[in-house]
Amino acid sequence: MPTPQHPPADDGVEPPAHPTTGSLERILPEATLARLTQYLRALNTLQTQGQTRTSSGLLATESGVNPSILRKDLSLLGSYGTRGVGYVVTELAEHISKAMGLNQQWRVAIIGAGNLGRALSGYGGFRSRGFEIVALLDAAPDVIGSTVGELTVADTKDLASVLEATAANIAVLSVPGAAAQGLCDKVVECGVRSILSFAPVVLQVPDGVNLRKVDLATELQILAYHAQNIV
Amino acid sequence: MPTPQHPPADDGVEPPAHPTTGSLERILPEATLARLTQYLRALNTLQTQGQTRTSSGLLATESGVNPSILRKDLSLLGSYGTRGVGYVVTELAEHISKAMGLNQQWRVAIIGAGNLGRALSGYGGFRSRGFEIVALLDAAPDVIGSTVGELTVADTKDLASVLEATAANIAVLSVPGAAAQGLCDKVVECGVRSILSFAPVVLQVPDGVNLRKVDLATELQILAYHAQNIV
DNA sequence: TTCTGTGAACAGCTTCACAGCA
DNA sequence: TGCTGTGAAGCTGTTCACAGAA
Repeated sequence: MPTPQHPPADDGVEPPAHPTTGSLERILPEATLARLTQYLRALNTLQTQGQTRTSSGLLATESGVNPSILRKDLSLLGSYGTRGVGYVVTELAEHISKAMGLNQQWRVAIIGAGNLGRALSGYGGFRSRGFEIVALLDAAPDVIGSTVGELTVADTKDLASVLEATAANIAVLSVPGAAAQGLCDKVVECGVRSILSFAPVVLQVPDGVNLRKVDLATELQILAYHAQNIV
Repeated sequence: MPTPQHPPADDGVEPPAHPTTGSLERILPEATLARLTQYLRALNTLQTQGQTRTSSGLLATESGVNPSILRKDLSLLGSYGTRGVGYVVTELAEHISKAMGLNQQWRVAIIGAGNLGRALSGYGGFRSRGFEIVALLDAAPDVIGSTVGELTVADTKDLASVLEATAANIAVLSVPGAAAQGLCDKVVECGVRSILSFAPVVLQVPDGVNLRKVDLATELQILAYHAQNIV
């Protein structure tokens, strides 16, 4: 699993608040977040299969986790199950979506229209989950102006105006390592505070900016380690 | 089927396991593995800058971690530093590479030649780290036979023979969710025991097969959670 | 009874603080 | 003196086991 590594967003820190009284938001562990997305996916599947109810055991199997941790995760959101019965599929999905901030529309700008950027802009899994790709940018003259799906590739020189015009609130960096920090800084300057980077470099961002990293070479290297060791 | 896979850890000089435990395999924690790849990258950078020595402090900064955990990680591999001085860049890089199984050539087959598959096959970060893309396969007739870089897209119907002919020992699944489990099974049948999947589904693999997952939609969803919570 | 929700035990990872060595 | 290597403390996340509700 990719390791999260943003500096501990240390704010006042409240001990987990009352289940029902909203002391606004409770902080969910990173590991829980990753699993919640799997539960959502599993719930979707169940829903399309016409199932209206499920149990922690079934849902856990579908999600590839154990029932214990699933119940623990869900209990962090509140008590939405019925003892002796289970969970209502649609209801639970709704609660998870809400807790994860997925019932609003997110506007994503993809910076870097190389192979990876184009792949991401065409990925169906995004739109179906509330993420709209609103811009695709690149620095290469021969790419700028070309169309990818329904998008026209814009010039990274116009980054600021594009981000403003599209009201993007998430940026994806799919650019070479050497260009990443500079573009990252610009994006942050423009007020975007959530960044997903595929660049194989360590990026510095100010406090309050959320950065996640996906590192493809790292994934293969970890695989190689296991491959050489297991049996 | 009988396919040559894991090149036996021939390479006689197994670094003697931990002095205390006679156990052959010093198992490195997953979190450590992820960081080791970052150290490697940082060491590469230092090397190209002409630095021959480094310290845990410097290397930690370059890798985006704190010095304490870096020293702890390295101590799991053995003692390769000099107290009061630091580490020799090339030497340390060599030790890490070896511990991670990166000084052998890994042969990667990419299954799914859609946008993502093509992006992966062209990603420079792989080859430079000992991963050679030896095959690219797809099921779509209009894609089969086309060339991507130096590769010709093969038919997934011929998966078994292609994997055997290329002696692939790592498979990357960049196919739609619906096709993933079937292809995964086939790959495992062919003797490949290391799989990196980008498919947004839970895959079942037998014991002894190493599966890693990268889930792009999950990454954005986690980002969305933080975006809605951090003011 | 069944299956959820949760305190408590447990395991694993990170940080601290300092001993050990060049 | 400076920096590594490492026990020990602290923290976070997972599993267990069972109480509690339908």
